[in-house]
Amino acid sequence: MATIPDDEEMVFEQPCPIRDVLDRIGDQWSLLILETLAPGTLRFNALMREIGDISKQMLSRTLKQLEQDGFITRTLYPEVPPRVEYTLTPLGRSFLEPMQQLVAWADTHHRTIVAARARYQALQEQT
Amino acid sequence: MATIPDDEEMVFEQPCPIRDVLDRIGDQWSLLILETLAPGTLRFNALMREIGDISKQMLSRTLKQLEQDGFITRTLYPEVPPRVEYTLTPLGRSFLEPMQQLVAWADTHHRTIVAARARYQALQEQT
DNA sequence: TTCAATGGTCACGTTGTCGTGACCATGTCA
DNA sequence: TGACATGGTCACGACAACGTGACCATTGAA
Repeated sequence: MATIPDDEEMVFEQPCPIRDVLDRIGDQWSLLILETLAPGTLRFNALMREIGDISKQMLSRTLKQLEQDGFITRTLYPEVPPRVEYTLTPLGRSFLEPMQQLVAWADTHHRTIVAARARYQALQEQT
Repeated sequence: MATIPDDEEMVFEQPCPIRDVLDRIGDQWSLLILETLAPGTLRFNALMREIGDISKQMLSRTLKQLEQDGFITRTLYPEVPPRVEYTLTPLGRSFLEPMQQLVAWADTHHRTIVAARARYQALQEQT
């Protein structure tokens, strides 16, 4: 405990839990990674292969964030070459439940949205 | 089996409905606007007052996107000064149902996430 | 000796998101 | 005449997200 932090800055907390959550899983890869891990534990390169078009950089960054927020655990086995396993925590697993509802909604209504966009665009071009 | 669709081309269209949906409502304001409209129709400036810290620019942009995707309707009354009303469509209303589940999850587990972040940060600083 | 495999990190540049402030048209009120 | 209210648009800049490619340490195999 070397220094005392400036607690005055802490006054500004998180005004909205859902915003905090959306900021994390609203990005490009988080949800995809969580769903890829749903069937079971995977190693780093296995995740890369499963997802296919993600770069090392983004996978590494996103996994770190998910671990930080407690959605997954990272286990390093100090073998050679190293083995690292990523697993959903109970928190991550519980998150996927409401999320699946949203995924189902998206599957059901996606056509409607695409149609709405087409109709809107057609109207704009009528100028 | 009259026509076989071009499955190869379909791959590049919408790879994932949920991604398409998250790209829209994962932004800063969309969800907040939808929830603000949930109790009923509001005018542009009324929305600004309700939300409080949104700029004209962002409100205008986000409303346009939501209208484009069919979540809300925009009705212009050519009076003076002009009156514009924004209302949730059935699609927008149906979207809020699974979304409320996610909001509830966020409310319930937000503390856990914040705690996980604090624990992670504490471990990092132990270096 | 050099290569491959694992699981990353770092520097860099590009793109996208977001906010600020200026500006616009119109008719009414003072 | 000028200000005000409504519902915007536009140009600009700051900042974050994202992707690319280079690099790193280790050890066993060729």
